[in-house]
Amino acid sequence: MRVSRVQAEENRRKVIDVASRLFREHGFDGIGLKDLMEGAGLTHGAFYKQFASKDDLAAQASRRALESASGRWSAAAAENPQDPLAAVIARFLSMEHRAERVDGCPIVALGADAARQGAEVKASFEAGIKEYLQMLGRWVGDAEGEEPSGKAMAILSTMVGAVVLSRAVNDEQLSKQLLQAAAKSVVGLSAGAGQKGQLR
Amino acid sequence: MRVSRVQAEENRRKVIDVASRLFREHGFDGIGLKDLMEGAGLTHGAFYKQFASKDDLAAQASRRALESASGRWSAAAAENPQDPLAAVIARFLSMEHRAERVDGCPIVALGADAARQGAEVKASFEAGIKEYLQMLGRWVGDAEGEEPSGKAMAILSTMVGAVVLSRAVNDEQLSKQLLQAAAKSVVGLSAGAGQKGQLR
DNA sequence: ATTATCTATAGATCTATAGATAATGC
DNA sequence: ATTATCTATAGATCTATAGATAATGC
Repeated sequence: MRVSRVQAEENRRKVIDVASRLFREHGFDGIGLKDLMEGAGLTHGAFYKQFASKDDLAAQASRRALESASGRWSAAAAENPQDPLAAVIARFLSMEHRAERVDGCPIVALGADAARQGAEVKASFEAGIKEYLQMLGRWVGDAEGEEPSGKAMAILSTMVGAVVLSRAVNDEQLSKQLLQAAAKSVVGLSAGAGQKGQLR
Repeated sequence: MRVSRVQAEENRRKVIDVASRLFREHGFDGIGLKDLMEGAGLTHGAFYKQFASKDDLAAQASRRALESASGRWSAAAAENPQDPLAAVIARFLSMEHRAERVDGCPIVALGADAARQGAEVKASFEAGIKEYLQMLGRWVGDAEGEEPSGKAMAILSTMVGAVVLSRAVNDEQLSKQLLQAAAKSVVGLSAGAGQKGQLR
């Protein structure tokens, strides 16, 4: 019944991967350890040799989900080096993303849940959000390594909010309008003057 | 043990009120019928004479939460008739709202959860969101009774997204920056040219 | 007679732990 | 000898239902 150290590590990775998807689909409270472990091909008795608690797994699965999502942003950006933001927006603010909860952005799928979790889960989200903000900052002309700009923050807020809203309604027409309006607005924000001149 | 019809109606109202708050605090899956009923001063055996299922209560509590939230928007707006949007933003995009999950905006607290619920819960959210959009539309100069404008949609997305993000991180400094950046951006959107001229 | 609420419980599921097992790694 | 996984289970909690009770509403 015992497996090699490499195999154990591989099993552990599998559990985190599966959890990162099932948590996005059902919420942290919507899925139990038994189903999570079975999703990875193990029995749930093996859980506590690998993780300290369900919270611990939630924090690790969140980190994994955020990392994989920001990887997908990079990949999308690489496909359109002239306008990386447009490439990311086209995917993020789409009806396909609205329908794809399991593999979609974890901030959209679990942001409200994360607010109810402990500091470790929030730390995972914080790291991911900072990563997103840096990418966005680069694309809208922030200086390298600088503090994330308000512009990047406003853009991320708009993107996340729009997909949350689009998923919370039945009306697909309204969903589409919400996503399109957000896309237009984000393009306007990124093209427009810097934040100083933009208001007041 | 039986109570009058008026009292039963009052009890029912109390359960929905309590649920609208406890769901926001713990999520739909984070609180059980026993605690919900006890919060209203009843035993959980009384539940099924009043509601068809937990889902049924979730839909009704969502509707109640959205209604009370849009009522609070109206009240805030009435305090500053010259600039109702500014009054709402000042409250919505504040650290106080970030900290106030129980009585705060249900879209922020439960938007991600709603995406995983059935059509009835989503219908409650849809009605509330349309109500929000109409108010915002009025404040940014949409024609009365018109379809909600893209401008109103972008503003709502930014507001909801910013508070979701601010609650998902530990770093209070970052939270504050996210809320401020969103506020600036929303003011810019509402003051700026209509959406036609705003891009491309 | 009707019915809102109560007590009690069914049956499922949840997180977490205990002890057995069998293969790894020394 | 160590340990990753297994089976089994503890103890709590979950949604939902059944039947008793007692006050309302006719």
